[in-house]
Amino acid sequence: MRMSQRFTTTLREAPAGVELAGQRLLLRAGYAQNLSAGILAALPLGRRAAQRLETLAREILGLGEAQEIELPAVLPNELSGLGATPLRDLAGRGLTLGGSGDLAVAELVRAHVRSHRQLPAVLAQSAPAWQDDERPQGGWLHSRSGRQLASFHLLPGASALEKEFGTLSTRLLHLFDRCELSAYPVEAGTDASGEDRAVHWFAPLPQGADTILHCPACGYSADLGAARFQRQPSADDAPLPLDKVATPHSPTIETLARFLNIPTARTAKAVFLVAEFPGGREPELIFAVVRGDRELSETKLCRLTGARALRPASDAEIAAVGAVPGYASPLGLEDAWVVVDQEIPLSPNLVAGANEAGYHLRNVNYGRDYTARKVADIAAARPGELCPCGAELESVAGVFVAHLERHPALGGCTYWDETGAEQPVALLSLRLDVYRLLACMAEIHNDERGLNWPSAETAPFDVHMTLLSSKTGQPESEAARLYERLGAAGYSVLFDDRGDSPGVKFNDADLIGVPVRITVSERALRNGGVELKLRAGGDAAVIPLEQVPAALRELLGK
RNA sequence: CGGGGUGUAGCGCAGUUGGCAGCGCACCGCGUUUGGGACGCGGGGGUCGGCGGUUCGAGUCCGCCCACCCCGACCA
Repeated sequence: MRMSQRFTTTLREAPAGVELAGQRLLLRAGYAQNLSAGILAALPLGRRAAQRLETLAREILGLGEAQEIELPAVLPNELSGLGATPLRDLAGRGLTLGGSGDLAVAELVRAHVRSHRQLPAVLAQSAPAWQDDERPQGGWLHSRSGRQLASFHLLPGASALEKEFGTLSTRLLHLFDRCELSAYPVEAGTDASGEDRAVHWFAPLPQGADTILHCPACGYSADLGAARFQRQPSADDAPLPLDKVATPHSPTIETLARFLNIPTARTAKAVFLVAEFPGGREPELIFAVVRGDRELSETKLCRLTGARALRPASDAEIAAVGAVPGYASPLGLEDAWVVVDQEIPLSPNLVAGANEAGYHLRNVNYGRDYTARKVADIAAARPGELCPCGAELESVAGVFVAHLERHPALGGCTYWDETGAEQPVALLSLRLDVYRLLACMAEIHNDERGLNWPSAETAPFDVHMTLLSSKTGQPESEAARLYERLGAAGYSVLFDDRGDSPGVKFNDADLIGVPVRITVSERALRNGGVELKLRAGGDAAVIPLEQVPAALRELLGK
């Protein structure tokens, strides 16, 4: 591309209100443009960089033979894997933007996969993606708009799934290595069967707005909402008899604990949620109980129950199962789906609601006074909580850049094996947010002069060629010829053929950050060729014109 | 959802007691210049976020709304 024909120019000053250094540079150099909060357009440089990053990712992830598909940008709610969104079609049906695509792929698999001969198969797509966020910030680092490279690995059974999962995990590590980004997998939560099905890849970055919990002792890492942690008995008192007490105006844990003058850890917190399920299953009310000083992890509860989304229950829905909002407890509720945190059975003599306005019960004990349909880990860990290994969990800031999800038996999808038996199809799905990955790299790989991509394959061009204008016209014609030759040899070149002064051109080259630079000038030609220099630093070397392709081959490895 | 801040040319910003809409960069033309953001002369570009109000007169004062940025809290 010739800079004289470029659609955008560089900005001397970044748009106001952009704090992150890398993002400021992306905007100044003309990679991206902010259109609205968290909604960015990719300009030609940014689109190219993302395209090349995606090519690199496909290569390293082994997607060369993948069969391309394209899922529609909007999906009916029951295929998105997400909860309801405000988008509706003209007939009033709920539609969803975004989502993993896994359920939509299941539709394709159900219709087309019959035989073991069709497996394994890999489908892939790269498409604009939407991920809403209450408070997007940091440009592409946490944008709502983006582009997702997704691959769907269809496999004949659970062991093949585990093998593929291992392979893909290793390849992801390689990819992030090549991006010089130290991303690692973190646990994203366990599902109804107690298995970790999803893994998020996390790039630690001080500027990141996502948080994980990390154990410095054993290396355990997990999403904030998914982290497992040790529970300890809050007291080892013997169970005392139930005791109903009047607790007027105490509908929250806070007010209750203050009224009774007890720590919140001696209370049971009742949380009513309505679970929405995929596949047309009727929503159900879930009554979750955690210790009063804890918060419920919706991530854990979702995975435990198989719900795709949870919403707070209305007072009417709570009353329908015989509970009283603010004074609810699991005692005496016959039909409710009660789930209690594993800490509750370890905590004797809690204060819980009496299911009567203005009253609570003291000395409520799990097992003696009530039981739940399930006792499980449903409370959210906080920094400082103890890791299962015993050390303290630390919170780490960063960004989620990729997601892997395992489906050992994709809903309703089966094939006939060699013996004629029906077997479930397994799916491993990968999602990689391309622009977010680019933004992470921009935050890490920059200096006071601009962006500094770690390699040509992650930069928008292989080479940045700067022509310094002359009176003789010789550099001009040599540069044009070299531009043609390099292009014919398969190198992509950003050719600065503008008439601007050298300072402008060098500064723009530093800002854009292509790692390999060629300068064509009268001086260099006098010295026997063109100058070859790396953005990262070091001296310029003069290379004879005819040796430039060979020098590039050595530098770029292609 | 709460608190704070900002909306003026493509970008960054000034605009005094209410009295002709400005500066730097960028852009266009001509000329000079060319190894680290050159210079001269000339030029173009505005619904001052929107709507309403006060006033002879509003970028400026008042009201409502919108957008964006920052901080805080999501919640039982």
